[in-house]
Parts: sequence; structure tokens; C-alpha cells
Amino acid sequence: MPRAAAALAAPPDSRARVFAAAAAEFAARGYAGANVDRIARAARVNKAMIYYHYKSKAALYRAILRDMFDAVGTRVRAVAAAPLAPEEKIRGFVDAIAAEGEARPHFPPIWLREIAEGGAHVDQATLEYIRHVLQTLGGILREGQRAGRFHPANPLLIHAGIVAPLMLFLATASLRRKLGRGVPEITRDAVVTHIQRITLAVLEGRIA
Amino acid sequence: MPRAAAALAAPPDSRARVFAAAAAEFAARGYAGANVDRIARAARVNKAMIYYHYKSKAALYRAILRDMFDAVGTRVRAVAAAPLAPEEKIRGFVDAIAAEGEARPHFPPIWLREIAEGGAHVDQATLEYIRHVLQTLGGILREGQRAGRFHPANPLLIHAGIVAPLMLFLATASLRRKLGRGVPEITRDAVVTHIQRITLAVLEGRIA
DNA sequence: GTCTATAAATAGATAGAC
DNA sequence: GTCTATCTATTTATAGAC
Repeated sequence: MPRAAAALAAPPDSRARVFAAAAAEFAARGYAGANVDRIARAARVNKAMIYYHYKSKAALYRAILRDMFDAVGTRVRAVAAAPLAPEEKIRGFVDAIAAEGEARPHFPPIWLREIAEGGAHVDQATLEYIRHVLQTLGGILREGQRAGRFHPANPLLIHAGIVAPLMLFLATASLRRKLGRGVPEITRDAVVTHIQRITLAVLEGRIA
Repeated sequence: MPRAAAALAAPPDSRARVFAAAAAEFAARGYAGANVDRIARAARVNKAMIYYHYKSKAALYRAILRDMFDAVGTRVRAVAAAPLAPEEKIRGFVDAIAAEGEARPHFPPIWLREIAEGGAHVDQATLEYIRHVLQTLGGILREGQRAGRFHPANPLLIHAGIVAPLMLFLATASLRRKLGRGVPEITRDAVVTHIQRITLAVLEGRIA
């Protein structure tokens, strides 16, 4: 989905505008709550155009899902392939997830919802992309273990410890505003650094 | 909502059955995806009964939200009020969230979805309950700081570090099955212990 | 590629009998 | 408290003209 992905910034053609508008709509209201008319309006296209470009609302949604996880997978693999120490790769992994979550604001909310419904809309291709991310992290962990710098650890647990708080933070900007005063401020960098430190502390066995 | 809450196990009256069926439906499909006819069928009541007991689909959903956060708030305050060392209270806090997430299987998915839509359905009462949970954690942190055992920390960050991975773990049981082989197993207790350790390590400044 | 008009199904909500 | 029947609005999707 390179065309759609590249178009997130300033959608030139109607297909890319549909993609971008749909991503925002699905993020804000979920698959069931999303409305094709509203997507059309936001994309400044006629509703029929949506069905010209995509087979159905479901197919459009799945395209967005695939694009999301494909992008994270790619970014994360780049980190794993770079000539870096395992510790740096872990930091890079955290950064990659955060960067992707920020590059695509629809990513965190959609991700949370997919978790909530047990990946109901996740097709085989997307499932592969998700596996890739997990396997990439697993590879970094094994590399660190072979180098004698990481203790053995469950990749799933490490992954959850990284991704969950990140997505939560990125997705709760508006909710935090709603909670208002009494809830202390917090910055993106603080969160990323915090997660990097914790993850490395766990991997290096510095946590009793 | 004590009546509805107590009825989660074996719903005796129709109102409680509606409540329980609706909780499951909203958890599985989200607010927009939930279907009142389906709720009626699952609750073994006539659809009109739902509107007899609750003003609308939205009101029914809000009642479930309130019940959830009220319950966590209560359980968490009990931990904070107990005569325990701050460290034990933190462990208890983690346990309380996990226990509540397990006692109400609809809790984790609904929680994730509410985060995703920025608390769109959260009314004032529910907002209060959520604040209570945050404030309770804040109280435990201050107590530990006064006792010289905890370093200063952002309650929101600590809270996210606890709740996010827990909810994620509890909500991903089915998705983990879908990912299938290649994804290592993981137990509830391992997750809880892991989160307790990490949180305490952070609070005690054992993480560089 | 783009638009109008509309088909067809779904779903929230209620009136009114019992 | 419970049920039948139905109204009404919404919404996905498409046929067909340009």
C-alpha cells in the first residue's frame, strides 16, 4: 500500500484521500461506528467513489490495517538490521513503534480496538505483518542473549511492556484533557525514555 | 449498580440478565457494533424489556461503564486503606486491577475501546470513579515517598505502566490463540508478578 | 473517473394489548 | 412486567447516466 501510505500528508488523488479520511473515521469511531457517507464527505469525494476504489467498507478497513502493520514491520526490521548493539536496537525498537504511532495518528486507536475485538478484522496478510514484528523483537532478544547481555525473556511479555503503554499514551491525549486538572502532565519523550529504561532493566536482569 | 453487579454470575431477574448480556455484547463488538436485538436474545428477554429497564442503548452502556469503574475504585481503595507497607499496597493495587479485569471479562475490552475513542461515552459519574482510581494510586505513591521508600514519580505514568499491560494481556487471550504457534505461552501470574516487580523497581529508583 | 438516485437491509425505539 | 407489531431513520451498496 505504498501509494496510500505516502499520501497521508497531502492526499493528491481521490483514492488516497479516501484512505486518509477512512483511517481517521475508523480511528475515531471504530469499524462499526464508522460511516461511509462521512468518509466520503471528509475525503471530498462522492460516496460511489469509495466503492469504485474499494470493494466494501470492510475491504477499505482491512487495507488500512494492513498498511499500519506493514509500516511498523518495515520500520522495526530496519532497526534490527542496523549495525547496532542489542541495547541500541531495543531503544530503536521502542522509538520505531512510537514514531509509527505518531506518523499515523489513526494507528493507536485502531490498534487498541483490534485488540479489544480479538483481531476480528485481521486477515492473513495482516497477521503475517504482526508476526513479523514479534519475530523481529524475538531476534533482537536472542542476539542480546547470545552476546551475554540479555537474560532470557518472553518476547510476548517484553512486547506487551513496550507497545501497550506506548499505544495507551498516544491514544489518550484527548482523554487526559478530559480528566483535566489533578492529572499531572506528561511528555512523549518522558514516556519513550521510561519504556526504554524499563525494558532494558528487565532484559539485563536488573530487576529482582 | 449493586444489583446488576451482584447478578453477573447467575442473573435471576430480567434486568440483571439484560445487564450481563449487554456487557458481553458491548465487549465483543463495541458500542456502535452492539445490537439491541442480539442483547435481548442473549438475555432471553423481549427487546421491549430492555427499553423498559433502560432508557436507551446509550444509557445501558453508560450503566455498564459506571459499574466497571465503580467496582475497580472500591477494590483499589480497600487496598489503599489496609494497614500495609507501601510496597505491599502497590502489589495489591496491581492485583486489584487484575482481579477486577478477570471478575468482569467485559472490562478489559470495553476499557480499551473507551481509551480508543477518548472516553466518548464517559459521563460525569464515571469520570469521578476514574479519578478516584488515579487519586488512590497517587496517595499510595505519596505515602511511600513520605516513608522515604519511593522516589517521586508521575502517577499517570505509573498507572499506565500497570493498567495498560494488564488490560492488554487480559484482552488478548483470543488474539494470542489466533497468532498461534511461534508465539510463546504466558500465564496470568507471570504477568502480574512481572508488573509488580517493574513498578516497584521504578518507584524505588532501581532503574537507572 | 465522477455523479444522481435509489434499492435493500438493518437497527433503535415505541405504541398498545395483556 | 412482558409481548407483538411496527414505525422511522440510518446506512451499506449499486445501477446507470455522463
